[in-house]
Amino acid sequence: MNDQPGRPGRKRSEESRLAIIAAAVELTLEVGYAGLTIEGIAARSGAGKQTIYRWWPSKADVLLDALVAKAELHIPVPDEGTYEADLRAFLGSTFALGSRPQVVDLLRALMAEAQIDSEFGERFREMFLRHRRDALGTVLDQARVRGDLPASPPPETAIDIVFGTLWYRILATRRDVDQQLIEELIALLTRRDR
Amino acid sequence: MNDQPGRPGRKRSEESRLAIIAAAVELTLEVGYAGLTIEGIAARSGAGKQTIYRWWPSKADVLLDALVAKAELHIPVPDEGTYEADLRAFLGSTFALGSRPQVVDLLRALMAEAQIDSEFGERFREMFLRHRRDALGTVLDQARVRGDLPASPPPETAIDIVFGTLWYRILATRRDVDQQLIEELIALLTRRDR
Amino acid sequence: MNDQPGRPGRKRSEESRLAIIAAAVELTLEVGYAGLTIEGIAARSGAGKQTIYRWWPSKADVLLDALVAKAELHIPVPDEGTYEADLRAFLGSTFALGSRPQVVDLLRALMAEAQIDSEFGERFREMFLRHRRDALGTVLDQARVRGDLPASPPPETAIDIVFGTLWYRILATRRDVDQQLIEELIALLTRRDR
Amino acid sequence: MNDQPGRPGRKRSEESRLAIIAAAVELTLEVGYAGLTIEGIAARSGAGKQTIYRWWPSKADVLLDALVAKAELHIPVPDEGTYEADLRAFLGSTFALGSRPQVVDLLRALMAEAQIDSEFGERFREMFLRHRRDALGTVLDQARVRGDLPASPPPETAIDIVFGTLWYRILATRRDVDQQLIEELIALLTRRDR
DNA sequence: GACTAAACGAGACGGTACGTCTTGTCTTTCG
DNA sequence: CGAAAGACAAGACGTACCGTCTCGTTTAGTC
Repeated sequence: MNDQPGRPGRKRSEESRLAIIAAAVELTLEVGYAGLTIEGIAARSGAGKQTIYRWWPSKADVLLDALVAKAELHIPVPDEGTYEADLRAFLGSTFALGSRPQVVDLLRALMAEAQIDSEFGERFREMFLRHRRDALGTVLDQARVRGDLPASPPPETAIDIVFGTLWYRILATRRDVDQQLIEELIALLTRRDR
Repeated sequence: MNDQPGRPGRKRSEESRLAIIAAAVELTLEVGYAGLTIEGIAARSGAGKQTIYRWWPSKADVLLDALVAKAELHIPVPDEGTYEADLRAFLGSTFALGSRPQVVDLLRALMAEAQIDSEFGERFREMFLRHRRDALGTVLDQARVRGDLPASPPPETAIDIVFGTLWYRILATRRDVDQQLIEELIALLTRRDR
Repeated sequence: MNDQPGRPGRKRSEESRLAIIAAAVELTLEVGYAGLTIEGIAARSGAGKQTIYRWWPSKADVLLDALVAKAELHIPVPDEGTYEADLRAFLGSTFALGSRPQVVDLLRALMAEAQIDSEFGERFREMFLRHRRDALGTVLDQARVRGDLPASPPPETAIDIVFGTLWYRILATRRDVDQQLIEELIALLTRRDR
Repeated sequence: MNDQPGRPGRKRSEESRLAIIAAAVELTLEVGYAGLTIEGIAARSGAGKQTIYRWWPSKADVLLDALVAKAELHIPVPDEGTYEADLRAFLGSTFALGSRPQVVDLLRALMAEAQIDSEFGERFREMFLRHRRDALGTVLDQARVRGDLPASPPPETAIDIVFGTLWYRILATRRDVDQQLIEELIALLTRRDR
């Protein structure tokens, strides 16, 4: 591969890369993930199939690149002073992301593909899910340092509960994540035992 | 279709039906859901492809039938006297089901397919997920009647949290559901505010 | 099979037999021989597939029955007094038959099937072609007895030439047999060497 | 399609083309035309089905290509000085071709298919039958120019008679074309009226 | 009038091939 | 030498029919 400079031969075409990612996203919206094909992406983007195969192992990876590009911008780790405020800020930005239907469609498709293709699953967890977990982990850490964090549940479980509930809404109930759910989660997690 | 009596024509073959379901499950374990094909199921089961297409709209529906047959047996709605005991009993049997790797593999594949094929998604929700939600809903209802149920979170949200967390473990972290997670969920949901 | 009397059981249904033959002919005209199927005949005629398979070995045999029923009526062996007149009468009635497009379509289909399915070919030759050859053979015999017949070509060859030319028009040139061709054949065959 | 140069993309594989034609001919001899399938040709030749569908509209067209390749070599237009000698030479080479059983089997199958599939029929007439008719037409023309040609029958009819008789032998009587038949045809056509 | 036998319409069955689609690879030509 | 173009082998798709096999029903003799 020839995307870094100083090597002989033609450089990777940034134009093609962007056209391929854009075509993949457009087609997913138009015909659904099931109807998305490498051939379709090539035709729409004006690229040759080989160019896609050269740089991505599967159509899901193209979409993952698209998602990562979009998502990168939207996970600031908040530091508002209290656990509750941080949590509200974090979930708020997650909610904002998750209320864009195109993004939700991508998420659902990629999570599905991750179940079916375990090598892609590895990449999806590493390149997308882990960043999210880490961000929430940092929020919890800040709270622990401040002494703001309830003793139970332990951080790992809290993370599972938060993301689990959000993902379950998307995957299983087809209801969107709403503000009320977020408040209930905050209430649950900031509550202290009697 | 000719499975009920009193109509002319040959009856549906129960033998084929069972052979097809069994073959589909076996193949899923052997080659994975991605490698599962209708042709493979037909070959393994000794059925013709048309026999499969006559009774099931997709390979996922065959597996759904297999899952429903397996799962039906394992959702008793417990009535142990207290919310906490009921919850523990319910999650315990869910845990037992979910610790069989073959079942978990089926669940992951079907949840994935439900994302990709929305008509199948409808059927999956209706024939599998809803039964589970209803069972837990009954548990919560019993607790409410007894006055055992905390004010927060509301039942619908509690259900989302429980199943969300369990599914998230399966889908996103690839760690099995364990006894500790169940206890932490019970603690979280039975806890009362100060 | 139970078409002769004196045996127990239901008799062959003449109604079905006729409906099947009629349906087969209609469908051949509508969708062509290539588009003709046993299932289609069954559906159109209101018969079950088994009823067709019980009495005919193939769809071509159904059409052969239809053809034999039609054709039987039209091969009188003429006896007009002279070879030339007999030949003209014989070819005239053959021409009349061959100018009905539905009949020609059947002939083409059955001759084709006879090439592809050699067992049907045997039956086609025996039940259709032979009758025609025999009729012309009788005409030639009458002429020989009268001393009317040219020495050359020998009768078998004359028969091949007559039917060959007629069939070739139908099969290879797609031009209909016309009166002019018939006259030229008569001229050729009744001519005597110098 | 990319068989002519100067265009991007991989060129048509001559190797595949020949393997497909060879496989089709072999299989026709082994299992008969009725048993010949595109899938069988693909399997035997090592080609993909798509490669066959890309270049030929039907299995009959593959065989037609095979026949044209074989037949091309064997229709010299003779010029022996007399009509009778030319005719004998022409029919002799036709006879030589027609006495190879593999060739006759191909001819029967293709003539049959031409009846059933009219678009193929068009191609068969254009690419095979017409060349033969033209060759004989040239022989007749030479004779006419020389003043060698009997007044009757007219050339078109003579052609129908010759090919009709030959084809009829192949299609309807299953007897091979033999030298005697050829002599009788020559006698008939070179004879002059009293 | 019950009993047996066979044909009937209906329709599911195991198969086979169809023609199409997509995959991932392999040339070929151009820039 | 990367990229677009497009042919290639492979193989699954979902459909259409094949010829066979139950089904329950109808129509004949036969007892």
